Amino acid sequence: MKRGRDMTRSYNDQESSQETGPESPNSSAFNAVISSHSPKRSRRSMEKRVVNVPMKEIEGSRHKGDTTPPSDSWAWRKYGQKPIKGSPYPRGYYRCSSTKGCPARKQVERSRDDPTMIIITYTSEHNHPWPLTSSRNGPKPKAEPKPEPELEVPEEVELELEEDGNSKLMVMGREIETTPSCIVDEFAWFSEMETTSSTILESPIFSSEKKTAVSAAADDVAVFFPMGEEDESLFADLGELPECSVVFRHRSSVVGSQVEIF
DNA sequence: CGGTTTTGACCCGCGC
DNA sequence: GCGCGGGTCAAAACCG
Repeated sequence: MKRGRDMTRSYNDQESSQETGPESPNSSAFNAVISSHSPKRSRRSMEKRVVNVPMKEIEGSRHKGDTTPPSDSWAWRKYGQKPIKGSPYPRGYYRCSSTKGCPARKQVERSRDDPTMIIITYTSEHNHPWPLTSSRNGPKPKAEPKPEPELEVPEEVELELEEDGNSKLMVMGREIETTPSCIVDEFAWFSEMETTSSTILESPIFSSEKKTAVSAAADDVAVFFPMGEEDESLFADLGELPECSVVFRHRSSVVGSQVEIF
């Protein structure tokens, strides 16, 4: 007899039990699908962010299995693994162990369509800072045993952003509706990813691309969004970022990687 | 010894 | 209502 499982959940916001969003819509070198909280069964607002990372980017860091997550410099504790129907690869479930009570989770799995891609789905409360968003001064998670391998710069990124004043954006040809603050929040995470994840650090989106947009923001259309108080707190430690803005380049010169917003 | 991983069982939403 | 599949729990094993 196992499991006399009581219902006292140690993590207050579990049961988000969200669907796994659109997985790996394609197999670009770097493909991030960002999604807001699931409309359906979110007890509170839960947010999901999906990041696709090529396996080559995590090789050498830790290579123990199909669901070994790439390093993002935050501590994650694995709490489960399940075979996924239709996929030859299992999905690993990780909880943030960088801070106590951290509600963030992530799921790591290989893309069934493109086994060279790792799909990482981050989940956290909407109002809770992402574990990825406070690393600079925040508690330092356990360091990865190895430094990140050199990365090849993913081919290119095409970011199409349109703004019609009503917070409607076109991302990769897909029209999304969202509030600016939402977008700020969404990409706050991305911005932080740049500072915390060397896996993604090398991606044009997060490094040269953003730098270009921030510092030069000249050649193309840069989109600025106001930042709320909460967001500011999340960015308090992001020195080089403009305090009240998130910048995207319109139709950046790179193509191949994707950022999608749902 | 404390934190992490493994792994089978349990829970629950959803589709039929 | 039932079964399926995904998500989580928690004991035990493992590891530094």
